[in-house]
Amino acid sequence: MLARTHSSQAVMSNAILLSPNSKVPSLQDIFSNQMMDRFEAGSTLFWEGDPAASVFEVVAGVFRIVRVLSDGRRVITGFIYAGELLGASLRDRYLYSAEAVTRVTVRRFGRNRFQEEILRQPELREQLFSRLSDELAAAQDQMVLLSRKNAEERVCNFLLLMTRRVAQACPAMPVVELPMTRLDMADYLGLTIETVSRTMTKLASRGVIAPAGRHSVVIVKPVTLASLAGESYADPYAAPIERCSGAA
Amino acid sequence: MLARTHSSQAVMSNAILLSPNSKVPSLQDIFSNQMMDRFEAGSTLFWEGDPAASVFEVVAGVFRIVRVLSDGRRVITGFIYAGELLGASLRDRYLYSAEAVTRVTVRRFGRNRFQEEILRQPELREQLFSRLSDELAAAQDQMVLLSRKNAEERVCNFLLLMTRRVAQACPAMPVVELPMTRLDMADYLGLTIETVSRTMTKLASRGVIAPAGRHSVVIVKPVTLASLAGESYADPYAAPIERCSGAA
DNA sequence: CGACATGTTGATGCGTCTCAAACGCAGTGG
DNA sequence: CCACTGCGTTTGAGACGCATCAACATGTCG
Repeated sequence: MLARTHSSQAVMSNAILLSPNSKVPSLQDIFSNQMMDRFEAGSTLFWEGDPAASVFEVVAGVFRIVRVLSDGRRVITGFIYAGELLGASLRDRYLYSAEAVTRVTVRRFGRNRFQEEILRQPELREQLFSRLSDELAAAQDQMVLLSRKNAEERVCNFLLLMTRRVAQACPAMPVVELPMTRLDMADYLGLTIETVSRTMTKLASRGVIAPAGRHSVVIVKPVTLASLAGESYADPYAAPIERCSGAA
Repeated sequence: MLARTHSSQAVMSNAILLSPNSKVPSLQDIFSNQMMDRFEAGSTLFWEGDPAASVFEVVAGVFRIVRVLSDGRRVITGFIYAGELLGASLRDRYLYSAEAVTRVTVRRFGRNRFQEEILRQPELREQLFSRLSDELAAAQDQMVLLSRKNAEERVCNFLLLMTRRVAQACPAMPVVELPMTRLDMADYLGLTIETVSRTMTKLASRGVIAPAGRHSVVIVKPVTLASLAGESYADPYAAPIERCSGAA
């Protein structure tokens, strides 16, 4: 669950992540010679409690990070997109299951070799550390959301997060892909599918968003959406999506 | 918010933390020459959004990690006990406020010097990384709690956590100190003070716990408490408090 | 002793969950 | 090409858990 965030809940900077002009070694580089594995949507990469044998780089597709209570209640603690890492927290066992939301492609790296590589290269260490910090920041934001925000704020927050994440050149009215089902969204937001559905419908009827097919939404009023998300004091430091100039 | 956990939500191992037989340099060691600062209960060590100038080691007392939404809703994302670090995530600004729950003593270390020290000493890096991972695991457990657990499960979970944390030689009927107020507990558990109070009363009337003064509780039935906490699948790996043999 | 903070207990309301049914889209086979 | 089927989603009615508001008890400190 290595979601890179900007200040608090936010976007992954591809510039840093992929380091296109790589003089500096990047975390991705150590995966570049590894074999690609493909999985169908719905398949499980690893299970909560499994010995943590590998670290994965997500090359394409989206994963969900799942935890389940003994009576079946399900919690999704995050979504992992292409360019991010899975299982990099380097504990003996995975703390969660990783399930493919879409068809996915990953590169696998042995845990020990990954750890050695990290030990050897200071720049990689730096990046890994930075990602852990980002992930921790995201986790704290999520705690705030789950602790004190109502259904509408949660859904708006989620839509904003997804908008920033795909970061598609930020037009005034971005179209956001939502590859996951309503159930996934519900389990991520601590709600039920019905509540998520009702909230989305209400937002649409108010003209804040507009449905665009099963798995995407047009953000009609990004500013309204942001104010409805009930950001915390610290969040104004994060770049709002509507502020990004030029770069269409 | 560097809470060390055992497997998932759990205890800080003093053996690792304080490294009493220190051949290996410990994170604490780099603070050992620093001046001690003392603060009264209720005072704020640093504010959410402040430039992250320092890293702190808590020598004595307890802090709460606080985030506030723009309309005043308050969330506590963690409690920091003696032996743990504050502000070590090494971002430009603090992501949360740190407030003293009790009278506290801390050692301060300049952020840059701390970072240099971390860069220079592999063992410290290892420890810091391990703590970050533990903190992340704790954050995920908390997300599960806030997302899907009811009031009773939350309170029981909290009491268990506190029991493991103080780790007082685990008698059959441990006495747990709760230095924080009901409001703190409520803001940590995503509840109101009234609900926390009612839940505690109900647990007491059922003989699971017994009040022992304002700020401490006797855990009368640890096993019952654990089952009421609604642990997740992974948690059985964590040592339950009643299993610890000998060591009285 | 009074003033204030903290905690408990009670009555009521609201937001979300639960249960249930209908809808819509995608894929399939006739 | 279209009915058929299955799954995800939407929509509705009612129930329930926790929040809210309020009163009171207790502890603490001047």
